[in-house]
Amino acid sequence: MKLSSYLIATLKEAPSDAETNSHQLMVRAGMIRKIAAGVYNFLPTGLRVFRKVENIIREEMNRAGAIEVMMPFVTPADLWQKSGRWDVYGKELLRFKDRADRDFCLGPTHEEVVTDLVEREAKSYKNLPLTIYQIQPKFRDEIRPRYGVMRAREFTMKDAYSFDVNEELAEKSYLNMFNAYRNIFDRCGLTYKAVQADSGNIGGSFSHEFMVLAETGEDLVLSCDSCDFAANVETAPCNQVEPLEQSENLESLVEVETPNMTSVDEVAKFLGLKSDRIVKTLVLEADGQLIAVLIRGDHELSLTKLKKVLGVNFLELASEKVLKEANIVKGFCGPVDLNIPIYADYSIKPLKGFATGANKLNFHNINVCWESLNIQEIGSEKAMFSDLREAVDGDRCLSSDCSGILTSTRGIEVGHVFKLGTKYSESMNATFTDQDGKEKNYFMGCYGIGVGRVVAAAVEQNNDENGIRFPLALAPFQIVVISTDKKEGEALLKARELYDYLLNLGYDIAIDDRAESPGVKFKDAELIGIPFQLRIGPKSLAKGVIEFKDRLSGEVLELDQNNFEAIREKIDELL
RNA sequence: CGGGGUGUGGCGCAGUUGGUAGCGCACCUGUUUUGGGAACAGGGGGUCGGAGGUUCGAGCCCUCUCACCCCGACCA
Repeated sequence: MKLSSYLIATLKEAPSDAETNSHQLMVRAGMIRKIAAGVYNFLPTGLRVFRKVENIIREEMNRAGAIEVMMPFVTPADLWQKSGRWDVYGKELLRFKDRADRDFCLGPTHEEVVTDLVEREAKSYKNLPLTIYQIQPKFRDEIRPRYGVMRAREFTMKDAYSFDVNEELAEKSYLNMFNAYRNIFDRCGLTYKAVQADSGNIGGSFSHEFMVLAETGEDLVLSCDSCDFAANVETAPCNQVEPLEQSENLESLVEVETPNMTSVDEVAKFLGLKSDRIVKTLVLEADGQLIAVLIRGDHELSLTKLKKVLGVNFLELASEKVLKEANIVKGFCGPVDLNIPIYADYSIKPLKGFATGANKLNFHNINVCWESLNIQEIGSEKAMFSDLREAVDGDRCLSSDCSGILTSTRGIEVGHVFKLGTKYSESMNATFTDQDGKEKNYFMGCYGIGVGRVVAAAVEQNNDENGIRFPLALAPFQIVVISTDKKEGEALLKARELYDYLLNLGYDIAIDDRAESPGVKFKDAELIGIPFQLRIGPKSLAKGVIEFKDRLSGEVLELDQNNFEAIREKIDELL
């Protein structure tokens, strides 16, 4: 590629809306440009990197036996109504009507479409197992898109779906994809971790997330210091009941005036208690019903866990309006005499007397005991308490025979694998005929990778003060030949000669033959993240050399300008 | 959706008590430069997000609207 006729859209300054390193660098390097909130153009260099990731994914998918298809971006409502998700999927699903007033949506994921596809085409057990994938745009109308293409509304995803005759074989397919994912992220040169996760909106029983470790990650991962357990905070189990040091002489419940103190910290300070002796009462709306949850003051509620425990689809904190209607005093809510179902986290159990809101403006109760509260039973068991909080640093690892301690790290979720079971094949009534002549539901799995997010994660993980340090496999070009003489002269001729030589041998190479000064070319090459520079100018010509600069090591070598063969060998050594 | 903020040339910004819009970078032309984002000279590009209003006069004041950004269970 001749950069003189290419589009190198580098910027000295980053736009003010770019927050993270990767977002700023991708914009400055001329890889992406925003055209609406969460919607981006990929410019030439950005697209080259994007394609490299895509190709690695495609190669590994094919190698694992998955078959590529392409499903539509626009999908009809009836498929979603069939699975029941038309009503369950919230505002993230962008819906619209066509000219004949028929309902459609932009596909945020493709379980419905693929289940329908396979159901029509693979009616026999002889067609299974089958893993189908596509690399295709998705649209999710996120509440808050951010960090450039890291969390965009329109984004490209590789999504694969496996179909098996039974659970055992479905697990085999799952493992197969899991291993393919390892190969993919290894080849992309990422430092990552596969962690246990929640299967979220997609449903199912078992799943892993692939997390790229980075400080700017939006997820929190807890990993054990002595075994290989790692999980997303949302799901990391923490159902141990830790005894607390506490005096046994219980005093009776007292109301205390706490003027304008609505936060745990304020109340704790005022009452002279530690925040783990305060219990906060969170009021939520769960499928239209109000419920309360008791969480220790120093803990956070995991909506994911609560959702699972309650078995509801819709769960969110009750709005002020709803609270007012229910006569609940915001900021001073408590479990005593509260007339809605109450659930409690395990950590409340050992508390002998604690402080809570008094359901009365500017008052809290102290010396509250859970024994006197009407805590809900869950399911058929009398499980008064359940695991509802997020795990924190220092929690004990709950893997069997492990006494390790959990520590947290931030991560960027670049891939997610789920075992779906028969959730969709049942709801959509998708069946195949088995060997015994009976109709059965497919056992499914689904597997996603955010392509743009992998690119952003790679930038986030590989950069320095000069710009992006792309791993060889992802760099937009692996080599750039730079003529440091902006005029048409001997240096440019030599540069072209070397460029042609390497290009003809099939190297991924560009020549910077723009009429720019040397500094500009060096800066651009480094910002964009090209690993190897071959520099030719009047100075080096006079010395009879070509300079070779390695972006990653910073090493500069002088190579014989007439021995292209040796230059090539040097490159091969490093590639 | 709630709260906050910002919209001025491609990007980053300034713009006084309301008086007819400016700077840096980028871009174009020329000359001089020529190894780490060159210098000088000249030049082009703006209905100041949009609509309405107040005023002799609005980038600035008022109303509405749109877009973008930030924060948001943890206060229950």
